[in-house]
Amino acid sequence: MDFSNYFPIWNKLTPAHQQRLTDSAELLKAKGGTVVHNGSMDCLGLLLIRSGQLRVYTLSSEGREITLYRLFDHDICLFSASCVMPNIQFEVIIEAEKDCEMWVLPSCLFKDLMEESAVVANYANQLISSRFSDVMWLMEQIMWKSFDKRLASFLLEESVLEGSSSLKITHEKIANHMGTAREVVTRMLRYFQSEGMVKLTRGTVEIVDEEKLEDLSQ
Amino acid sequence: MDFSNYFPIWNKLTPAHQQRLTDSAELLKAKGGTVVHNGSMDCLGLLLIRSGQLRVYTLSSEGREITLYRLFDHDICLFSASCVMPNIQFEVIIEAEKDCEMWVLPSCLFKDLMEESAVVANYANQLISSRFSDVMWLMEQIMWKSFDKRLASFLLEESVLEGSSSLKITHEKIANHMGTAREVVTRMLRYFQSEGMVKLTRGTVEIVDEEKLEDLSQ
DNA sequence: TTTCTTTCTGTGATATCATCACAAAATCCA
DNA sequence: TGGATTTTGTGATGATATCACAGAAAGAAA
Repeated sequence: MDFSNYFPIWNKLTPAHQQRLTDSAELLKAKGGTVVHNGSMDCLGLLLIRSGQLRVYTLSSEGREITLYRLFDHDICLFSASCVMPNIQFEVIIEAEKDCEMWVLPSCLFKDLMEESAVVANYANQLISSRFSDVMWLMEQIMWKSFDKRLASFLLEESVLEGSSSLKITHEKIANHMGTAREVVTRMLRYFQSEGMVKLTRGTVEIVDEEKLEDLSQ
Repeated sequence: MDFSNYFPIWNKLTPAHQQRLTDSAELLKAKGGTVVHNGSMDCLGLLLIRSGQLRVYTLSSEGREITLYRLFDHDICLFSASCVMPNIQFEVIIEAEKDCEMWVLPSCLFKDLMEESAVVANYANQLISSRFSDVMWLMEQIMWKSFDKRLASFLLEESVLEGSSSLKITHEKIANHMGTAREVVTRMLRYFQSEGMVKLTRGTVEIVDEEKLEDLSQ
């Protein structure tokens, strides 16, 4: 395994650090739908995604969900090692959205490296900042955009991700991504259908007028 | 000026770094209500608050505001130096909520120190994580708590901050803190008044039944 | 004081989104 | 084929946002 594809800073690490990383990395597989990290209960370590897709979300006390961001091939998941990051005072849940293969770097190793190496610490900084930016983006969407625009954006993004205009997803799942109730999604999708933007069948949303959705999502 | 009160890591810095910090720090004063940092336009540097209070908020394109967090005596403001933090892809506005005196450490110095010192980089990490936690807390409040509870919490927090149960604040300002419209605040405050929790006069909200507000805010 | 101006607050009407309750339709499974 | 499960549909109602406007309070000017 060659981690230079995962860490842009790989070449700036000392050979000793490179060695410790390669020695202690282990491969983890997770089936789609599995929870990989749940709040402070797990503290696996840094996850380097070799294949698959992770979803990071929060949960309300009543069980409502909202997706904070997703991670893909070669992305690095920080919050699976949140126990070694001082001052992170919130909890997230990380689930494999698709079957995943990930390299796991133990939390304590990651912690040691951060303390020993300014390069690693600055890189961790960048990672946190990126996730912070993701959440700020989401927050602004929630605060300032109406639900029809947000839903249109979601469908378009999803179709890019899946590489298809025919999305295999239930209204319930969409609601969980967006932090709202299923009925709200159902109603808005029916409206989209009545406007000729999508076609609905059980378990799928087919985008039939991408352009109109784009216009709406602005 | 002795920065050991501002940086818990001060004693771990090299004498050379300590020297550079003390040499380049400048005092900045800002009147209450002044904008200190506006998106990517300004990039003052790290701000160490000697006295006063800062408010960090975002703005929608229609001019609606929501307070992300506040900073107080001896807190450090990172986002006034966001230009040197790679991967911060959002903009915030920072205003002096009260008359402020702050030490300014130039962005480029801060950047150099982070790159040279793992201790500084890790400390920056902690600062970002704290602000990230603040925003996540806010997000969960917005998503999962009803407006009456949020308003009750706000009033109680405000009264602790001001050290008084008689708050000199307009409905408009409360709305700007909470990311909602003024009318919404007015109506809820009137309801609180009808329930005997507050007493309203122009420009002030007086808390008359703190306990009842506490109960509501849970 | 009186008048004018500005700021702040109050409120109806309507739109948007959330919640609750329930049922019908589609699919799966025995 | 019939029953169980999942998914979707929808009315009624509540909570919050938006729009439009008006009145009340305070401050400024004459």
